[in-house]
Amino acid sequence: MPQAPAHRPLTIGELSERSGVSPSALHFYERNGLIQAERTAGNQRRYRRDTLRRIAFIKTSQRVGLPLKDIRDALDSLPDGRTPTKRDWTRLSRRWRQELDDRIAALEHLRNDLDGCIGCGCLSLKSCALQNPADELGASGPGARRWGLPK
Amino acid sequence: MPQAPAHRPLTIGELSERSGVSPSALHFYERNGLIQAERTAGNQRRYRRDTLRRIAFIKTSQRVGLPLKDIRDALDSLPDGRTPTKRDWTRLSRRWRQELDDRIAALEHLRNDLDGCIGCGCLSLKSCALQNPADELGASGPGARRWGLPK
DNA sequence: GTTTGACCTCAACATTAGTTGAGGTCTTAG
DNA sequence: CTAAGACCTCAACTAATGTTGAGGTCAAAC
Repeated sequence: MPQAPAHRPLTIGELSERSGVSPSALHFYERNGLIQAERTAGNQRRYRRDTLRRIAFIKTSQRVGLPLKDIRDALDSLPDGRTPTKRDWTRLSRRWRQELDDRIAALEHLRNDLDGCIGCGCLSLKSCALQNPADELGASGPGARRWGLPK
Repeated sequence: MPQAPAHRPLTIGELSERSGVSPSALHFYERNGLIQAERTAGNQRRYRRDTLRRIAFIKTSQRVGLPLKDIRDALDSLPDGRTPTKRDWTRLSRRWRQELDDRIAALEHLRNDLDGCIGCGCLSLKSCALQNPADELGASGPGARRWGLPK
């Protein structure tokens, strides 16, 4: 395998190796509008190098806990030049940062409740704080839960 | 609907209303060995009242972020008397507490990285801390991710 | 110029956590 | 006793995030 001459577009195999994202996942991202590729005459994908940054953004956002749908929306919200620039990244990361703060706060709250409950053994649906967060009835539609956390 | 006379076993509708878990989810939990029910002569479910505690335990564990599989294992690990007692709850909740701590720590770490990156706009797969947690290659099998977090 | 490894598409499957609906039965208030 | 409402089972579907495989094509090294 020859080293890519720095400015040649990347094949899917190269992109996969450099990003740590499997080819099938790259296909998947493309189907879902998260990344794009040019095609060779023979219909093979060729990725611009900034796709690596785009994927970096996607992966980081996933680590923050966001679903691909939200990540795509964020990417789509970019002025029009696609792949996040420094400026975009700053703006978006502040949003992610807020998400993170919220998640951490929720977990800490849960931890406090848990501490209050350890040893008491109550676990009463009526009175236990752990049991009564804010979710009156567990009605929130089908599908896998986002984080297993209360909104 | 008559008030349940305090010691009569619960119908699925009653259990659902009191626990905030839908009947279909209760069926689902039963299929997956998380709860059980007696049956009437006419094959309808009747739940012992301590099933409420059991469900409380399940819901709380889910809020901590555990998959049902783990929750079932925990319940199965109970001496033999099923539904968690005060003692069991203390023991298990310490475990959950550890999970929570780990999760919070992971998120805080991510937040630090994020803070370090805001404004830098690097997002380089090679050098950015955010991009290189510990997951060499993203090989961790199929299915929905647990928390979207690095282990 | 051929062959081998990388790539293509499309469909089906995996996993978690349930929901929805069809078709039929119980229970209980009146 | 009967009708309404609660309950039963079973199969199929949802949603997110991909993976796997079959069947066929490209590209590049020799």
